[in-house]
Amino acid sequence: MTSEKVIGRLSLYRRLLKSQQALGQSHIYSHDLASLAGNTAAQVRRDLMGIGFSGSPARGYDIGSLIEAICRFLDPPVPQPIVLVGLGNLGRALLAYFPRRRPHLTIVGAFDVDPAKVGRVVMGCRCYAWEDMERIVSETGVEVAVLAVPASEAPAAAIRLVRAGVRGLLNFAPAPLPVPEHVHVENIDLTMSLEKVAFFARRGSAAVAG
Amino acid sequence: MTSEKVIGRLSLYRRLLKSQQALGQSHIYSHDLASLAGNTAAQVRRDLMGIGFSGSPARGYDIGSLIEAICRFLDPPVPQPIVLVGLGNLGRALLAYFPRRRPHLTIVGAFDVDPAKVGRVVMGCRCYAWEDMERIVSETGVEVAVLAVPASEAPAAAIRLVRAGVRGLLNFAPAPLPVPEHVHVENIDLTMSLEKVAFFARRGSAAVAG
DNA sequence: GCCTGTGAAGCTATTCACAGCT
DNA sequence: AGCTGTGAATAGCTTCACAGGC
Repeated sequence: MTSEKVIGRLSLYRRLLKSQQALGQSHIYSHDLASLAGNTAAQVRRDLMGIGFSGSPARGYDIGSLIEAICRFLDPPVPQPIVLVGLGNLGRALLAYFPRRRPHLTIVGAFDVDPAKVGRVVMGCRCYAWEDMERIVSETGVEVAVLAVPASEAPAAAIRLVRAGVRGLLNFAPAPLPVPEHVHVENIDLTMSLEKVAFFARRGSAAVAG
Repeated sequence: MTSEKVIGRLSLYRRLLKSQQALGQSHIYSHDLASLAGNTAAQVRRDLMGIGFSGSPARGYDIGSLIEAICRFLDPPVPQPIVLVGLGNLGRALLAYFPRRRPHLTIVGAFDVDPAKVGRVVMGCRCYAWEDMERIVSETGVEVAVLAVPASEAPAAAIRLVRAGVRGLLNFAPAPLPVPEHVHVENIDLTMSLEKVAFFARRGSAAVAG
């Protein structure tokens, strides 16, 4: 209970709920949330059971308090600072993608090997020197890093980040990261995803992935 | 057998094998490939069994012929054209990320709503007019599209692409795509991934995701 | 009636463990 | 000895199906 997949879906539910809330809805049935999320009513109910949230058979789930419950469950009690490692095309796109000031997760800085980028502010985010990574990460207590460097640099960068106290990595490099057991790595392998789509496009059946 | 996950791992194995091959290795044991891929020897053996590939107890698997076998299995018999929809920050980063001329999957064009981009060549890729999407996609027989548009535009774009013959979508927009059963959608939800990492960074245990 | 909450069943994916080979 | 190939066992996830409530 409360596995990797459930966390992903809770995050998804929260976003869908917020958009329904913005549309003026106040309650929602498991069935409707499921169809927004692309899964089944039974799964929605089970996921919500997992975080101990209850709805009413009459009105379904109260959207406002469900969002609150998911936030209590998912969000850190105190805002969590994040760093971005690698300010290439992908790094810059990620900075543009993630809202600057989000409630609980904020990208507080970036690092790049290119000295020309150091000291500059890219997409509203300051770039620090490559060598200062350990110092800044450990001093500011950063525990999550986004790795958007070339595959060749990724393992070394990961090791340095972990030594500085990082416990979670969102890794865009197609390279295995040599990290200890207690560090959570989420790999986003774009080449693999594209190859998967291309493969299944030539077959029947649909599917969804997180 | 030959599920979603297996395809992802085969794609990963192939890349790892190529890099081992480049290092001069000619054979590899399931155990070693597993440790590169971050999974277990039994799983590697089972995956390879799935594509009917055999190794020898003495030398393990022959890297060259294993790569070939995976290619035969994963790659389309004829090169597959792909289009990119959305030339914002993320779209441009993706163009930079995917090798221009890759053997079997080639991004043959892009589309964007912004008329200023139409006709220009961005990152070596020509941008076509938004309205011409259906025509060009169906005329060139494109079956796979990468969706890198804002969430608000994604569903409509997906519908148009599917009508033009697309059967596989790599979707970066955090929105559910209303596509028929036979279309394969692979969602890459960056916000969800980041929230997952942040969540697990505060717990023990590691994990890997495709 | 149609909803939620949930034990139980069903499925899928992974791992075990061992026969067979070299 | 250490490997592969694989049936059998296990673990994990999803769905079924129904009791209980409005």
